[in-house]
Amino acid sequence: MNIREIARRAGVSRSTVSYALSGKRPVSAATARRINEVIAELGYKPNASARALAEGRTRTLGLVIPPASRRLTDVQLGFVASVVEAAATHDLDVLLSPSGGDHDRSFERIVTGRRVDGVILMEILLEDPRVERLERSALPFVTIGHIEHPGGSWWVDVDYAALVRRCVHHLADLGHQHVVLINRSAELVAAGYGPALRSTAGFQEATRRRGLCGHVVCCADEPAAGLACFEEVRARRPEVTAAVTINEAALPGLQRALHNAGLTVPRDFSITGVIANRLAEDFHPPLTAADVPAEEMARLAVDLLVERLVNPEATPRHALLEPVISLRSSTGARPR
Amino acid sequence: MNIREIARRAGVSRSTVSYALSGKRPVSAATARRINEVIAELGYKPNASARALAEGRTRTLGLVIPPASRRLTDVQLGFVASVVEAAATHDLDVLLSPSGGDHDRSFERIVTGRRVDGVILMEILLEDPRVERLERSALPFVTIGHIEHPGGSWWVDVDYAALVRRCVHHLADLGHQHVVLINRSAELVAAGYGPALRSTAGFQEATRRRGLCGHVVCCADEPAAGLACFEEVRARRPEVTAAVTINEAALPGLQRALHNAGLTVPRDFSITGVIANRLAEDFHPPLTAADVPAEEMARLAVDLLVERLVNPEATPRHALLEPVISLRSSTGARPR
DNA sequence: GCTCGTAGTCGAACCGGTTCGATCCCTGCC
DNA sequence: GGCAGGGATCGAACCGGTTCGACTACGAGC
Repeated sequence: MNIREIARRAGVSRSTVSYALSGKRPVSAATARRINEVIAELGYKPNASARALAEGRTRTLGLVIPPASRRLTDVQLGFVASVVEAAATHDLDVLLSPSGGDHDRSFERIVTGRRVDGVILMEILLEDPRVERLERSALPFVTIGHIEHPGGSWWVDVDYAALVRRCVHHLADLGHQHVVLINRSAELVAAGYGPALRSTAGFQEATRRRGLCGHVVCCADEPAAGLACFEEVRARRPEVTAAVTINEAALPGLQRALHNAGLTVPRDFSITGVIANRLAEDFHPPLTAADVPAEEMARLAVDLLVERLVNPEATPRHALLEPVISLRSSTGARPR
Repeated sequence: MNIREIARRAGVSRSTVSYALSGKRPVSAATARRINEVIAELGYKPNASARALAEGRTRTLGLVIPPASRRLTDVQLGFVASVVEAAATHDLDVLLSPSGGDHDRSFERIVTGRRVDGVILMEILLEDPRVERLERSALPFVTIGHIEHPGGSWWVDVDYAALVRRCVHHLADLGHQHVVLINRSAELVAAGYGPALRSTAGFQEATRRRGLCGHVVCCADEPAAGLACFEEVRARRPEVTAAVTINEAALPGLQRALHNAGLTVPRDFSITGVIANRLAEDFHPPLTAADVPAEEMARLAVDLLVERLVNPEATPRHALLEPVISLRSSTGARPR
């Protein structure tokens, strides 16, 4: 059931069938009808590999994800699902590739084997070897997150520095003087993970500006770490009255730690940060926080990539999202 | 940089290069060395589309996921990551396809367009049109979860009925007489979602057998629903002293509801069920529960599929996992 | 009535691999 | 010394599409 068979049954040449399908050259109405009948009858679909070979494009995007061993967070997985959905609206398929660890074979296969027309890279570091690898290849790509000096590259990101600054100002306005930033894990910071570093920078700048006493702690991406981390902060800096966090995975632990310490939010302690809406609303009480708009970022990334595919000469573009902070009920005036 | 270029530079024919790469026919040591030098120098990788066309296989698996709009749960997303990892160990790539909703184009494209060698289907229903569709096509596939009458098909699943039965027996042994099953959402039950239905069956059988008074409630897959659901159960059946649940997403809400009601677990109320280890351990106190071994299931599914690809005549196989219940500290004797 | 343009179609080349059959040469054996 | 057998290599066909150039037929324009 290939194009030759369709052509034979419709009594035309293969090229005519091809043109009837693509519309790239006119075909008489009668011929087109006959061809379509045969196609419908046999349930024919062009072979994707053959078409990719001939056209020089695969109609497929690559999505490079962190390895599952480094457990994916909710938000990261949200990206995956949203990228797939966004790609589907352009009739593009998505090929997944874990990278890092010992999965570089998969990454290489996708990049060098011309299996995809373009790549979306998530969870990138300030200096990322995969970005350099992609730049050397001719493959168009868009990153979710941006490298340190993203001159002439395509990316979308959330402005973590600005959002954390804003959280600090919010706390300062409420009278808090001793605040803590509960960051992502120390390994991520050491590896040069952008959001972690930029959050720190934004936090330090804002606390300095407002004359606050700010303290930064790293916290592994899991509830137990959140609990331990908070307890340590309380023990060593009992004067702290508010926390800013970008560590979603640690939230359940923070919740428990607050409860164990007998602290009522926001009466005794305020908490805010950059947290996906769903999680912020699940907190008790709901968190005043800036959303991580994973769905929008994924859609934007796909749109940028498609634009780059359609027009290879387009000048690099990017989007730095700065979602608003939703005022819920986890922040209040400094307790006295 | 195609095989012709490699052949030219190495001074041999294209077929010789191909044989040197695949090893399907002997090549002299000297020739092989020359070819490998050229390949290394140019960083050549065979074009995946061309190879797929010639070989008649794509070295790619399709993974059909539920649409993102129906928000993916933690466990589901764990499957995705684990399937990708397992496939990578076989040097296979994974093509993602959302299905259901208006994404059937993507599903069709993958099935009919010969884009993949085999398919893994997750979140299947007792009667699933996608299973029938795949059976009509010649494409090998394995399902995670099984249909009502899986005669001669390939699948892996967790034996929800047996696990829920075991949970009920455990509670009965502890003296509980009024227990409730907190199931997945009513829509899933209505759609014929296997785990939800089989859990109900197992629950009813075990409660009858042990002479318990059992009650089943549906609960949407989100924390807020868990809270509301528990409060309703307490209001209408205050005699209930223990719950079995397979609804992971509702757990945070259950936790809050227990807290609000002033109930201490397990002194005042026992809770158990089928819950991924990570979530069970995050609960307070840690849940006595059976794990959903997503990673193992994903690996098994990929292994089965690979076996089916290698040997198309193999007789259908399946795996019904029955993980042990880990005794943690959320169940205790019936309060008096 | 002749030329020109264009709609409609076809055949052939091409994309970049794999694989089959044939050829050539060398070695070993009777 | 002749022949069988096998290692090494090559050319050609093939996988299933797309696309280019050319050809035909027909209608419009002068």
